[in-house]
Amino acid sequence: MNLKELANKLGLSPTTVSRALNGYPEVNETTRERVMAAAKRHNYHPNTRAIRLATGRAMAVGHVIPIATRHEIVNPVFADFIAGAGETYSRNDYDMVLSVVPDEDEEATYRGLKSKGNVDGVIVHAPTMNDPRITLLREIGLPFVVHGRATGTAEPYSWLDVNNRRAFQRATEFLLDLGHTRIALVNGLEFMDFAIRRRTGYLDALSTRGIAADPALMTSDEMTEVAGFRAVQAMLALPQPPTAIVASSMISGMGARRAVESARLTVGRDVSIIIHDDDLSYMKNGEDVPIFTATRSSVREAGRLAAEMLLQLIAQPDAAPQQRLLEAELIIGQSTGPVTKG
Amino acid sequence: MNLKELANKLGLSPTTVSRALNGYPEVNETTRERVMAAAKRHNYHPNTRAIRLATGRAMAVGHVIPIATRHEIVNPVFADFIAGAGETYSRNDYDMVLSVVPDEDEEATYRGLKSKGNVDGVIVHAPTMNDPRITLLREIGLPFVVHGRATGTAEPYSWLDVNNRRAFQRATEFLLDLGHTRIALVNGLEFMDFAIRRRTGYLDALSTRGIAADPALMTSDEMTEVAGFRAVQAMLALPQPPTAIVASSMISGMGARRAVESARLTVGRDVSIIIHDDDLSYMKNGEDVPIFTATRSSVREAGRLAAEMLLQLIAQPDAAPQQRLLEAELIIGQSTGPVTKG
DNA sequence: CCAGCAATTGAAACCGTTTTGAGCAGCGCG
DNA sequence: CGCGCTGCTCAAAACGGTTTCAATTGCTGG
Repeated sequence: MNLKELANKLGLSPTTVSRALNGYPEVNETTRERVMAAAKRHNYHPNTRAIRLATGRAMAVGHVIPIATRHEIVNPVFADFIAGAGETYSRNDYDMVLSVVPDEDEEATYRGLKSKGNVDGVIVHAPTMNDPRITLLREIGLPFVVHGRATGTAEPYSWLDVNNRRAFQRATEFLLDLGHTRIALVNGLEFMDFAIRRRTGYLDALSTRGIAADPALMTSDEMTEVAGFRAVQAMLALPQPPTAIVASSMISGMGARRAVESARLTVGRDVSIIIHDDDLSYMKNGEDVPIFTATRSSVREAGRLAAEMLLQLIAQPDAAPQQRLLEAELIIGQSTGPVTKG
Repeated sequence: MNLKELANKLGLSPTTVSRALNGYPEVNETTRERVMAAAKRHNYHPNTRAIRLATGRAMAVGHVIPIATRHEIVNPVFADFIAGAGETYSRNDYDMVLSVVPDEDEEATYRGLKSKGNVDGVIVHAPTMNDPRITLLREIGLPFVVHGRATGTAEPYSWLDVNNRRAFQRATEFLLDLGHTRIALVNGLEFMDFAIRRRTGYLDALSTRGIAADPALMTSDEMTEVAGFRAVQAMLALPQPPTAIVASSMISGMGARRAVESARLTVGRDVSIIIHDDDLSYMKNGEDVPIFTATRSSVREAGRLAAEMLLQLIAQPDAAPQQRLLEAELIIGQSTGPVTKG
């Protein structure tokens, strides 16, 4: 059943039927009701492909996912972000299209998305310093919102981010307040913008208290269980091991915990651990009692909000870029405690 | 730059240009080269929306993700599957469209996808017993491939699955061979088809050796860290605690390990753990030495293969349904050892 | 020399919508 | 009585490609 057939059945022109269904004011209300009823009765749904061609809009948003050679973006955080964004799209009748491409094809993918008209805008994931995608997208004129920020980019652009610097500063201060001074940082890869900011927050907290940062207590790697384990294992073998650890994620934290326990130490007593918790739906940080003390910020909610920003931007392409900074909440769990006098 | 403009520049008709670019044999080779060169020079890319309308194909595949009220599908396994499938789609110039919808809207979403012509086919995730989606999709005539199987469905349909029964049977046998007899099963939710099959494999192995299954050693829950922790914590408090555990996933296994360690026991010595490892890219089961002994099967590879099956099905809608059963590999890691005599 | 065929190109229809530009009827008002 | 306006409807032209069908040209073989 297409528009023309429906119009014929009603003895109306396709024009009127189209207008009736799309709520245009110039159609007679009784006519509109007849049309609506007939559409429902015959189970008519306008063909999306035709709408897209006729209106010139794709009614779709793209997410480009480079396949990991240098860095694995397909991680649990990403999945939850996507889920959040997807909720927003569904509510607004937009499609979400994911492009999984080898990272050397990333630029070509963005250009293709624009010139072939597959999407009306994109979300940029995991920005790095001076991220080239921002320049590219502005150049080709494809609306975008960045999840995170890209230090070094001069021109304004739309982004939504968590205050990573502040979160890690507070986490470090929390440990300092407990009397810890040998505090380790198990960070994500430091070409990622968020990791740089976290490092800054950590360093700021230390220097405010007049504590010199010890390079031996700072690592930067993928946020995996194994990487977290290795990093902490190595640090615990130092002559002066850390008594507390700030870790980048739930998963790194689990690796850290495994390292602590395999050194026959106890988390929360011998070694305190504080993590950043993205509040992933299938990886809750405990239920009643949080496993880890954490700085928490829901990445799913971030996905919802970023998607909303993008849809607004698409609706009003000439509006000024929007920015939004979310604050993380400090959650006290079982993994931290006062420093024990050696 | 659109087709007509390009044709004008070349002094050719749109027809010929279209044919030249799409490799039709009836166009003169020198003409084709001229056209190709001009297309490249002017950076011409045909408008996807127009192609889709003209050809009647969506050149897109759908993945419908119900939002968790009863069960969280947005999990790390899902993310890796999607990544694998996405690779296949990109290579074949298909779009992947994800619909994140409240689960009561799931049926309407599938119907809409079909009647509005947004996609040419779908992948069905996480099938349950007698999964209603299979009947629905056959009824509305939308090509599909199921990732997993749906026990109870009579008519044949296309699916790709891991031999879960066999994997868990082998895992259990492996523990039995090490002398364990109190073997626990920390299973996923048992309305999920794969969980049922895993349970069957576990039970088969036990009964073959004449061991009666103990209901107190069998749990079924979400495959999260917390659930794994809880289940194992409770079982270790039993008068006759298990000496070995078969767990559903890497994440459950981590919860299990935390429970074992917080009971001041050692994994691989006091309690053996064997997991099913989906070989997730950001959650590797160790690097050189596997952390957990595991039955391993790459879910990312499964995604690639399932997507290929679906594209074939779309190309030949009248072909018979395809099935493919993948075998899991048994990986010996550090988390298992012979039973220690109490 | 001409019918017939192969090779190449083009005009026009088509895909299923939206949107533009009229047209028609009825009504109020000068 | 006629003009303009409002309210409603429709025919036709987009949108940007693909595909069908027809046309032209140059050869080949009888």
